[in-house]
Amino acid sequence: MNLPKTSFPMKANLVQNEPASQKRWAKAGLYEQLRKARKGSPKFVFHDGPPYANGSIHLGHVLNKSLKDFVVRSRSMMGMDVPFVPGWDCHGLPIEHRVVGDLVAKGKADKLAELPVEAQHSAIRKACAEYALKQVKLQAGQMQRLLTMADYENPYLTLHPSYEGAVLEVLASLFEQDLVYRALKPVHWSVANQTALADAELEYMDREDLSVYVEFEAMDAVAVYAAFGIDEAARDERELGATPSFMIWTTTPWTLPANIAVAVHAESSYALVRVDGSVVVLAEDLVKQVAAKGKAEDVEVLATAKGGSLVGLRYKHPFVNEVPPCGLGQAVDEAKVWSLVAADYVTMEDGTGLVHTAPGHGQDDFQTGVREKLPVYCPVRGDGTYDESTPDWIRGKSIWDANSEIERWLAKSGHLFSSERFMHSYPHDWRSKTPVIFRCTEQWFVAVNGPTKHGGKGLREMALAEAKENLAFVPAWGKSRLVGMLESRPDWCISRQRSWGVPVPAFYREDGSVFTTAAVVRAVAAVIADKGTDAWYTMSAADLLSGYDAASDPQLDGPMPEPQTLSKGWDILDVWFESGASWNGCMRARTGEFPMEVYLEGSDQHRGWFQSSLLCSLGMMGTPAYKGIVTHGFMVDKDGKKLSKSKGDTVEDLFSNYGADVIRWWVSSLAYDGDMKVDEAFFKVAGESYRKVRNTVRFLLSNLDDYDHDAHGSSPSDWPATSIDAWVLTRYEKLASKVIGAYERYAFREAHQAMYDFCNETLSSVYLAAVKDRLYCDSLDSERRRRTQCAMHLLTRGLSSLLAPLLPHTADEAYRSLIGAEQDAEASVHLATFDAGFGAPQDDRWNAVLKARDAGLAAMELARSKSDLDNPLDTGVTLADTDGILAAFDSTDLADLLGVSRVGFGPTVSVQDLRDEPRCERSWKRDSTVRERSDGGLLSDRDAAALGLA
RNA sequence: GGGCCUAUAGCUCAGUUGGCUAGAGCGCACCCCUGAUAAGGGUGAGGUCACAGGUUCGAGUCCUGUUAGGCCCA
Repeated sequence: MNLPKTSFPMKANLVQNEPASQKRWAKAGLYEQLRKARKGSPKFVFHDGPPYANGSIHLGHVLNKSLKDFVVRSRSMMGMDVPFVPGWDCHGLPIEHRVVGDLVAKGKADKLAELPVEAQHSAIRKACAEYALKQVKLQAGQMQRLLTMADYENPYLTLHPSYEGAVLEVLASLFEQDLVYRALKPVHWSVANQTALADAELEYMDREDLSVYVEFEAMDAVAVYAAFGIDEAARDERELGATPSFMIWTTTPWTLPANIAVAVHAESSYALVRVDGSVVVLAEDLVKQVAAKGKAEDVEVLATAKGGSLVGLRYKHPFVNEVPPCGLGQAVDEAKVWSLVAADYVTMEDGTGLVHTAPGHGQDDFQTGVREKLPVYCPVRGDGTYDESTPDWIRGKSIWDANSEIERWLAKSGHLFSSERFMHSYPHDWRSKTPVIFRCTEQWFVAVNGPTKHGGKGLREMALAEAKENLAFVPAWGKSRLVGMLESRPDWCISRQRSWGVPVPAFYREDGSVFTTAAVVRAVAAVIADKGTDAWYTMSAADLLSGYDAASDPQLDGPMPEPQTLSKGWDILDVWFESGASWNGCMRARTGEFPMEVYLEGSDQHRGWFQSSLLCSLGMMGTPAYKGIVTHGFMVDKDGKKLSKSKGDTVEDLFSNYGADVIRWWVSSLAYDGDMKVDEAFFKVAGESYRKVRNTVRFLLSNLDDYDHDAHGSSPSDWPATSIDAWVLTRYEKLASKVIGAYERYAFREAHQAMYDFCNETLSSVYLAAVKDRLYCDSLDSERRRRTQCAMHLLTRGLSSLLAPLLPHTADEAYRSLIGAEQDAEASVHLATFDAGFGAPQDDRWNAVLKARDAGLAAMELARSKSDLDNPLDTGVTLADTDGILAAFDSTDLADLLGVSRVGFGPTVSVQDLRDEPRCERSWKRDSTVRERSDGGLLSDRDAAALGLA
């Protein structure tokens, strides 16, 4: 008897064994070896989107990095050269926020504030860099534990000087095309720290504030009455002599000096109301509520009208007479100042339905201002005091003191309808715990409509054309998503007022004007590419500009300022601009590759990296950085709800409970377009399914213990097409083409499914069950047995290569066991390519055989239910072979396929009880040749021969 | 509120351009094997395809709306 034997264990023990594989690959330099081996092969240029270097990796990273690794490994095994450089996004607010938080906690913040500004930036930056590098190390370790293959020795980091220089190259190119401009934008502003704040730096706390109902007197009474359908005759009749007012409500009276317009909702109904003698306009639904606030006694609704018909009506500002100065670089329509405009965000929840609009002091207000060409007026200075343009009674005063001052003024002048103190949740600066304000500041923007050097087209136009016509999207809906976002996106605000990032290389003259051109940016970029962005904070303007030649700068407007008179700006670039230049900072810089084949990221990146990369590359190169994008959805919990951060296992737990291969096996089973549910139970299921595949491979290996492919192998092309071994290899060929095709389409789930089904059905249930008898009972060297072993050897080799992209450890373990290379550190399936097939002849009549097998099994099931005939080896089956096809096949193969002792052919299917016949003690088959042999055993001829008995 | 997407057996998913008695695996139930054995094999029960309309000879598949959920905006 030749029973199975193998050192490939049933229990995978991935938690111990995977790190060993990892070490072995590292020691053998697998990544470098693969580069060498694939040198000169067609390249597949795949580019890693840099994850943010903060904290332990989570399931989203596991998904993303696994999918990327499937791509890298599968393309590589198709024979392509797939260099893959992992990257990290190292700059930005979350790190700075975290680091500064630590400084505050350690009581170092006050000390820091005493330093000169350069030194403050440098101190924070130093701490940020240390922190970021630590995070990169942590995440890289976890990603490697996930068994992803990449150039971890040489990752790209956005804080590398060469990378930073490359980012500025892109910026310079945009400057060159006059696509970069400065304009106002409202931001959260901390008066205490005199700095802009990001959302993450806000803390909402309760605060008592003053809210006021204010009447803005209409400029043209007749027009207002007309808008409500009241003509002059009707006015006389109803004794409406008063000039109507527009009633607004605000919780920030200090922004009233900056009032530019009043917004109404075009579709809502507004009422003209007589309130204690005066006539006011407010939302119909809010009349009662507002009247109650003012303790009005006599309230009468005179008429109603849609908000849309009020648009354009003008009013007098209660205390500002001259049209305020307009915002930087923005066109102004003076006719619209102090008039009613329409806006969607106006609600009938509270207030009056007429919204005080100060474009310099609110996000919505700003949008409205830009749309309506209103002045973006911000009379508040960085220290929270009013500037010179305001009325003298508040000029120079703090906005917080101004609230009551303004209330008094309004009351005195008869504009105040009502006022009250109230509590509300209000954003505060997380560091100083003081309330923040909205304030317009100057920011850098990239114009998405301005003409580029690429045929004069705008970035948006170019991006849309590429997305619509040239880019490949997997899944297809990525196109409409990207297109939708490109169509509606505003100009790109690329500046931030922070320390941790790449500075915008802008200098300022003594009069405050900006001195920056493409050549200036390039000169600074050269310094930074060499010394890093720290140089911006440590070097003088003159030194930074040492490589700048004013004489050859076509963009220089006027004389070159003396470098000593220039000061540096402290704006840094949006991190999305940095990562959006990774095609330049990583790929072009290293390998000259451009454009990339594909980017693969979560669907949130349609707004993020996909878009920033597209705009940056189109701007500089005129070509998209990638030919296509693959998108995946997000993890949700088992009920389909958003995954909470605190819930569930950490990735470290998953590694130590299941191992990377099981996790990857699970990832490969996911329909990754759309949301993916995660639950502890799913990893258990994946583990079960993994074990099934593993056991199949183990069984293959365990029957190859005495097989030496060089000595015993044969060429499948010589095998009879009717042999079961030829059949199984043709099935493998179908599998391979399906799996490789799926890999090409990034359809990993299909590949997973196909391989799982192949192991289960084709191998475990049909083929391997059938060939057991010959493997165990034929003589060791019988031609039939060796041929089956050859098929099994090829199947193991082929299957381990097909599995390798998904299960790098297990596939390599199997492959190395197969070729007997357990001691050879360099042998690896990952250096191999996929086996598409082995040239076995195909015979279409196998379909009939498999149908006959099903019919036979069904007949046996039926027979079993009607008798005690339980063991298939106690039965013989007569198969219906009406067209004589089955007779062409080996009857032993047919019997083994059914697991019975004998088959015959007849007009219909039937089952015979063979328990009267003698049973071979060795093979347990009922056979007419069984008789007592020389050693006293009951054996069939075949088994006797195998034992050398007569 | 807007854009894009998802909704098929208890669970994970297939279902090309509308034509099926709606499929597969897991799980479950029953049975076999005991020479892949903390394995292997066979059989079976599970669905008004989220809901409501509409187009059509015919709709899981197309259209409209609703509900629930996700990503990104506002």
